[in-house]
Parts: sequence; structure tokens; C-alpha cells
Amino acid sequence: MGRSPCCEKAHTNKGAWTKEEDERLVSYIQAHGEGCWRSLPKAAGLLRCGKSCRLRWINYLRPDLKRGKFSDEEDELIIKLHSLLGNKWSLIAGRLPGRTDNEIKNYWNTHIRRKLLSRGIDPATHRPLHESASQDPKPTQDSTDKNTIISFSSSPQKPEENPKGLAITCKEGKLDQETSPGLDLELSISLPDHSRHQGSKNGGNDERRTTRCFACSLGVTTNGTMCGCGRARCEVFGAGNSSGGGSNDVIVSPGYDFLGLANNRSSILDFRTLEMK
DNA sequence: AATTCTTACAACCGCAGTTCG
DNA sequence: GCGAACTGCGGTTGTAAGAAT
Repeated sequence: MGRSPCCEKAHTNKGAWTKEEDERLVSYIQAHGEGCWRSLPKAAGLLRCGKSCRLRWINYLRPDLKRGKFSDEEDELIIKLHSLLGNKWSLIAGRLPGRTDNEIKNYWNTHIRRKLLSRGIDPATHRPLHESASQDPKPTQDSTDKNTIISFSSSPQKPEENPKGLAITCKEGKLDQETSPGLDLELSISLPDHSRHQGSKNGGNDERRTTRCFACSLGVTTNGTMCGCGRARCEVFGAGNSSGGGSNDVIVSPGYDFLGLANNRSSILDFRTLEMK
């Protein structure tokens, strides 16, 4: 069964958006809200596919976008976040209000990569170039049993790529100045900006989709039972009564919230404990 | 002035996870 | 439970604008 096709590709425009298309999209979203991208183009009188409309809105037309040059502070924050999260541009963008994942990705590729290279730092591993060339940046993994330990260095591995049932532990002292000189891990980080994900006026599917908070979207609970955002969806996640019986819940040690942020240290990032049960 | 090269960034493509019928 | 559709994400491409030759 399934649903009807997303859009008639044969009758959609491609390439750069015209001013008129932008105006149509903006005025439609202002009147009806975001969401339901599939039906939006037709409703707004646009010969574009919903995917294209969504991209145009998120990356260019949203009124809360900052635009303009990145500040030095933003530069450094992006570098730090990239060293911790890797190419998770959407996560990084969530820490930079007014910036989009696409914008940050482009900025990284055109500016920051070069900046790091000029400093003699490998942008992929955040290690000195000579070091990166001689070392395999992959995390070491000894696969003895379900409590496999993965040791992370400060290199941008994909920390979320952990098979179910694995415990991820950053070994004490691994993320230090010895392994990542110049990398200041006193990373001030705030709770994610939810406004971008607020539900549409349409409700329905999009409301359901957008009620998951950042912590929940990562599958992380803050106190072992629920993430704390109080949303119904999140309680399901946290209570562990989903189909998996909660076996995939990530439990963060007391005093820490998701991603290992220390609750009692003014949100200073601490990676010492991130355990998946 | 014309051509080539470089840079910047908007937009597209394909994939994966989630949801619906 | 299954297959198709939807959404979001990351990688890549296309191209306009500016710089260099």
C-alpha cells in the first residue's frame, strides 16, 4: 500500500530560486507555518518539490537566520564542536543560533579547513598533521563481549555509531592536552535551540515529528528515567517501555546530562561518562 | 580586455531512519 | 509485519563572482 508519490518530478523547477518563488514560499509559510512539505509546493503555487522548498526555507529564507560573516568565536566553537562531533553538521548548527548546517558545512570546507591546515592541524583528526599521517585515527575497539570498550581520542569519530548493547567509555585522561594539544575541552555549551524544531501549525505528522527534544533524538535520558523535557514522546523513551524494553536507553551518570554535560559545572562538557546499558 | 583560476555558497543527490497505510 | 513514502542529514556538484594572469 503506502502513500501517494511525493511529487511530480517531471513538472518541478530546478536550480536557483527566483525572487518570486522565494516570496511565494515565505508568504505561504508565514500564513500556514512550516511542515507538510509534500503538499506545500502545490498549495503555495510553486513548481518545486517539497524537499527543495524545505531546503530553501531552512537554509536561506528563515527569518531567524543570521547570515553574514562568522565571528572568531563562532570559528573556534565550530572547530571545537567538530573535534567532538565530527561531521555532524546539524548537531553543530544546533549550537550556533542563526546558523544552518549547510552554512556551517560550507564554511568548514572553504575557510576552517584551510585555517587548520595553515596551523599544521589535520582538519579531519584535529591532530598535528605529522601525527595524523602516521596514526590510524580509528577508535580502538576490543570486542570481547557486549561491554566492549571503545576508546575515543579527540579525533572526530562518530560517537553515535555504537552498536546496541555497547558501553562507550572515554578512558580517563584520553581527552587531554597530551593527545590533543591546543584543543580546549572547556567547551561551554548550552541546551539546544528547540525553536527550529517547534511543531507546525498544521499539527498532525509534523507535530508528532517535532516533539522530540534534542536529548531524545539522541536516545539519551538525563536521569535514567526521562530526559526532562517533559514531552510525552520523551517519557516513552526514558521510561524504557518502548518495544525494545528500554534496553537501548542511554543512561547518564548522576550529575551529568546528555552528551556527558556536567549538570553542576555550568554546562562544561565532560566526556568521562557516557554509558549505554 | 579576455581568459583562466579560485573562492564561496546555493542547491541537488542519495541514503538512512521513521512513519504511515 | 511489510513495503512505500516522508523527512532530515551529509556529501557532492554547479555556478556566479572576484582575483590573477
